[in-house]
Amino acid sequence: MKGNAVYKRSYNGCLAICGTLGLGDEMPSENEISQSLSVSRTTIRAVMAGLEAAAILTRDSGARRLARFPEAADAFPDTQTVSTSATVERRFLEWILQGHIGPGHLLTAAELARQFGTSTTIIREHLPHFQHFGLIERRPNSAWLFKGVTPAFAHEIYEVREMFELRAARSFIDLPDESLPWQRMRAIEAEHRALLMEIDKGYALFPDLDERLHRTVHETADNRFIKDFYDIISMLFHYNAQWDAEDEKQRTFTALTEHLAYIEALLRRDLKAMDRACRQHLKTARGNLLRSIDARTKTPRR
Amino acid sequence: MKGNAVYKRSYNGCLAICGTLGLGDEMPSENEISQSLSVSRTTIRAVMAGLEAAAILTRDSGARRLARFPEAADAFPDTQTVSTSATVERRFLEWILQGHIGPGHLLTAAELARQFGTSTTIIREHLPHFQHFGLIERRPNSAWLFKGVTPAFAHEIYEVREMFELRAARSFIDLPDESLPWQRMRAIEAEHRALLMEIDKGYALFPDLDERLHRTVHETADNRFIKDFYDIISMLFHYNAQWDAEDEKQRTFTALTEHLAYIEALLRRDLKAMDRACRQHLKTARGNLLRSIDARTKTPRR
DNA sequence: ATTTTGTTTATTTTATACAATAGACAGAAT
DNA sequence: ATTCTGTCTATTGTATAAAATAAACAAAAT
Repeated sequence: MKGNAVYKRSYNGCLAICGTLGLGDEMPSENEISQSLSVSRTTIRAVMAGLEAAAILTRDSGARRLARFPEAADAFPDTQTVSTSATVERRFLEWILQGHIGPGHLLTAAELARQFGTSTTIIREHLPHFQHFGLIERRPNSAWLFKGVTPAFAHEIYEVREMFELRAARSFIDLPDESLPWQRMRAIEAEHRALLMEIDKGYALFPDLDERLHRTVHETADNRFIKDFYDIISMLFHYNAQWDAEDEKQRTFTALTEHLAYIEALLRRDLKAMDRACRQHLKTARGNLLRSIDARTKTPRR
Repeated sequence: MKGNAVYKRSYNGCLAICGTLGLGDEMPSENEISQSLSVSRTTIRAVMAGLEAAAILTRDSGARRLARFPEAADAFPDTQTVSTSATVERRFLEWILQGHIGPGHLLTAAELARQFGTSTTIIREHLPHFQHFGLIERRPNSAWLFKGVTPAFAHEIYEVREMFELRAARSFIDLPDESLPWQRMRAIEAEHRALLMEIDKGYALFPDLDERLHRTVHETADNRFIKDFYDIISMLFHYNAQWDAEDEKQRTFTALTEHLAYIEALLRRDLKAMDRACRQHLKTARGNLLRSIDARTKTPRR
């Protein structure tokens, strides 16, 4: 009825803790472990029982001691440590972004449930989320309309993104030099320069850096709707990046350069230059998205 | 397991059709009725059976004829014609806007289900929606955090609203005089003037007019995210208006005047004046929201 | 040939069931 | 006095069930 992904994730987490111990050493208290793994003590107790059953821990008048070092085979595979819900969300978004269906297609919860091997409950929980993404439209008592990842979608999402990012960047400029976002931004600038030096090796690290830069800017707006919208952008780009590997190095180089112009303008508090650099960067990014949408339309189903 | 609000709504709709007939007249075809009520033929057939059972229609070799005129008592009460889901959504939002709980309060799906007399399924379907509204925050495997209808909420929602409305207004100005939104806007202007003439009688009509004005502007942006956001605004204001009756006439008068300045600037394509009028109006509106939030904080639970 | 009705099948909406997880409380241990 | 563990209770996540509704198909009728 309910999966046990939390248990398995915690089990793997406890295995890691075991790895830091010597044979015969005592495990930390249940409270300590549950806090460090952000999980209830109930779950930890269940994990402890599992570890005892696997002869990794032994009971010794209340205390639990390491009986043997865990091996790689003791851990649960990563695929089992995420909830059904999260798995379906990922697979559904990937499926859509890979262009398996076109605009106008009707999605039925029952069919999706069969396709992804879950219950309709899970599907019905996620469809409104994708509606929030602007990807589908609800028809009460009927199927959902897929609106498609079209050029119009790209233009609309970027129109809002530009408004929000410019607004946020303006509030960033108003912050004092010692504020946390400014400190972060200076670190991010350094990382950009470092990455540019080693572009051949490091460009795989760029997506994470990109995310941190834009999120740092967006968060200074201190507006839940702006943050929430960036979550959409972020999710979309995360999955989009995975199947759009073409020219990745070149695109990364361009993005790094544009980012640096943007960051420098921000840190100089040069509003004009910031505005220009930001628009330029978003224009490039939108162009990339449009290009990958176009490519997908021509060769769907990968 | 499933309510039959659609049946009851359709039943009432068919009663209305019966009212247009004379005794002994034949009912329209099932197809015709189902299309005019936007409902499946299956439902219509069930309704027909109900009407026959109520001796309003008689069967006469295939054809259905009016046997007696329906009375008011034949109809289902309106409360039964909306789905459980829609009812809960309304009641939940009203409950929140009336200030029954404060910021920081934890909401559990199980408790809400008991409170509103439904299953947790329905509640779990709506909570993400209110998250989208920026009112609550999810804690996986745990309760939801109510963030409160606070001054911060008002500021954040209005910051975005202003960005979106100004953007949309700019695209409105770019449209040709004969476009549909311009035609609508001229009609809306006339309605404003009419309402100003009879402010004492007609101010109850203002909320609807307000909705149409702003939606006309927003729709010209042709951006699903902007439209979607206006849905939030709209919903919020609809319920907020219901318990904020203080000074309603005075506020309506101010709003009508501000609207007219805004509309005139739009129709003159005067960007500067439009910008000014729009900001002024939204500032007033935000002030009203802040005032009512403040009032609620002082005297919660109505 | 299209429209209408009867019949059958699939899907949506809603409630409920049950394992996993969280959280609370009391006694035991430091 | 705090922290730890054992135990118990409540809630969440997910699947399933059943009625309402939609949709598809076939025979009958215009």
